[in-house]
Amino acid sequence: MSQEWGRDAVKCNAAMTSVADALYVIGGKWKLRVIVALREGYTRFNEIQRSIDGISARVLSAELKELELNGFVKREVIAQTPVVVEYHITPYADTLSDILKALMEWGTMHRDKLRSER
Amino acid sequence: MSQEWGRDAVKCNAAMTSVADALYVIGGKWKLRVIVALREGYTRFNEIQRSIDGISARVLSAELKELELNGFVKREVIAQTPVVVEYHITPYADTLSDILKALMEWGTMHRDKLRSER
DNA sequence: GTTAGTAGTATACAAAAGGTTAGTACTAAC
DNA sequence: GTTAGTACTAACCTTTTGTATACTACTAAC
Repeated sequence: MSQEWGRDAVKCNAAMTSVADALYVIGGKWKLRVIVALREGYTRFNEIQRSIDGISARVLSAELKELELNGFVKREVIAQTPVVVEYHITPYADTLSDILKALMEWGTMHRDKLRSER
Repeated sequence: MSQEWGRDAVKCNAAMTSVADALYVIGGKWKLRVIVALREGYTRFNEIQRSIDGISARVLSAELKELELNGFVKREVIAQTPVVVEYHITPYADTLSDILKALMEWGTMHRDKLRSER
């Protein structure tokens, strides 16, 4: 169980950097919620905002920009009247599934543990 | 690839809460670094602080308290002169290994991808 | 002409996280 | 008696993150 990380200092530092990168990309209060909203099929700005309880336009705008930068989201401007913008999740976002699965399982387990201790 | 999450809204919200819990516990700038330092065998406060480049006593103290609260760390006061305090990682911290493995693999992959795109 | 919808941006503010510096109280070595 | 080491804590400051409210500019419906 413990052979895989934390043993060799050099390898470990490289690994920690990778972990930090990953946490940076999916960290924060809203990133994962936005990804989930997009996966659920919401594509337009106001649509996404309404589907995520409590997010402000300013924050959603910033999150979408970051997600686009990281290759998770594609922004598409459709020249109509009025101009419509569609946000779509890319297949690259699927590469997060292992992380999300591990986080989900651990989170559930930890929650159960805390509950059983009370 | 996408069947596992993001399909059913109810399940999905429960899953998101678990993910948020997990991110909360291991998130932040220092948590994982402290865990790694403890795994490397550092047990004393100043020792740990010296092993983590750039962390202040104030922040280390806060991180250790949180880690203790979450069951990752055991604090032991040894009544000598001078009083010595030892911090030890608990077996529970090993339950994070799946998360760390997934984060590490993804972080490495993402970094390589960004590098190859430049 | 008012309202509502399109997709945001601007400004200001609040809260949280983290950093800096100094200091506590004790002991042991020089 | 000064310095250094033990393990911290307090006060204050800065940066980051998130919130609230208002506003742009355009169109279409009522």
